[in-house]
Amino acid sequence: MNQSVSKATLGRLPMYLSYLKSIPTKEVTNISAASIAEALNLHPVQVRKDLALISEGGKPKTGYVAENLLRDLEKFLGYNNVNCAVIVGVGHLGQALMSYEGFSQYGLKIVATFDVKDTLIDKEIHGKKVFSIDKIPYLCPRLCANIGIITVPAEAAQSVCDKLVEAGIRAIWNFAPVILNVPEGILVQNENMAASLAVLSNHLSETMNKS
Amino acid sequence: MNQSVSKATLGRLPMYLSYLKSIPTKEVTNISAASIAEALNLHPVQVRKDLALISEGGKPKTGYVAENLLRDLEKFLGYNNVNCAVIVGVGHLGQALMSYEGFSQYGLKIVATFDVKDTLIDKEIHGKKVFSIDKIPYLCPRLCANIGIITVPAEAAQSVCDKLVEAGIRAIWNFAPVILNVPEGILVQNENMAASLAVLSNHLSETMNKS
DNA sequence: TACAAATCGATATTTTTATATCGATAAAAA
DNA sequence: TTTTTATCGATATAAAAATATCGATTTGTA
Repeated sequence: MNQSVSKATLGRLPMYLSYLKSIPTKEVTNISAASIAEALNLHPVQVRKDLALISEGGKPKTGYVAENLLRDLEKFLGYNNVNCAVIVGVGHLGQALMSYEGFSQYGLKIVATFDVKDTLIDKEIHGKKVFSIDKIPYLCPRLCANIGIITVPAEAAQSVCDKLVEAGIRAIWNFAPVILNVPEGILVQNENMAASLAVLSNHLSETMNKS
Repeated sequence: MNQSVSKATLGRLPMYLSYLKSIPTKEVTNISAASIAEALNLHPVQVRKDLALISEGGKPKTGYVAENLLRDLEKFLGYNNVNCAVIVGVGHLGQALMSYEGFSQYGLKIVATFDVKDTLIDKEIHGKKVFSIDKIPYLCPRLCANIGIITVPAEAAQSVCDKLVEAGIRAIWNFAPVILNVPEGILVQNENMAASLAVLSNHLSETMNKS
């Protein structure tokens, strides 16, 4: 178990977790891949394959022990451990993320924010102080930050990324619409809102033409 | 051109657009797939294949005409047309999205927000009034909303989705960690923050163990 | 105890996506 | 005019992901 779980799978694991949390484990002690698949609109085989990667495995006829599965998922996803993150780019999106308090439930803690704009630096926004980008090398190691959230414009993203990596950041959550270049061992997770909107917008214009 | 562009491609198109916008079209009139690929850390062949789907095509030796490419991308992505959207679920995430003013650049306009909580209904948050979820069937058609943004907890997502679809919504941007069931012709775009965090968190715990 | 039903896990197949190869062509240089 | 070079587009291959198939195993029941 636990060796090179694909990103696609990794994306479904939180769904399983959230689903298991939503059912009363007291009543439902056992649960089958088929019923999970049914509830989440997935393919049963896919569910089995995903779960096989992170859990002890189920038994024929009875399925999985819900409680164990829940424990395995939580352990694997590591929502219990706290990870410290910094946000670089205090624009609209950055501020939106700063104000979002739901991160804590996934074990994410925003410990500092950075920007280049003089009008922002040293101000406090959503209870978090904004530092100059020049302070990244100093502050990131000191605050033990290991996740960098990039919300700067596309053209600035790569240079910010380089700074973060140099400051010891090991995982990057990138909201800028570029593919970042990073050394081996650093993970980049792209959260491309523009891409999502493109998909939506494209669908609308396509169906518009049809009707 | 323009027939069944894959989601993966659709995700890269905004990158091309953002890149083209970032270079001075006055100076650079022609641009090659190779140089775009270089700038965005993509594969040249991939860029050519993507662009072939939405553009007139380039010429050997010279590449693509930057201006035309930009026009084709904008036209295809439809950022010029305004699409009206509603947000359902005025929790932390919903409020964060409500306060995000960057959507307008993609032609997205939030025209209403909904929630079930009495303490929120009829209040004004970030300049937008919150309505009762019961008003979805009435307000969505009236406001010509065709995109629904779902930011409710996982267990409520499907029922909200059904309501939206019934109210004429044709595309759904889903932030809840569930796969939604929709009739033929309705698009669901999943924006799973939990999934992204899972990827980050998993990477950190994996590299942690190694070192 | 024997049999039927449910469900898993392993292997195989299909589909989708990404990458490689190569001939064709347009522009520039000889 | 011929040759060289950059670049595209088409076709082919490889890799990744999703889905199907099927034998094996456990539990409950006759």
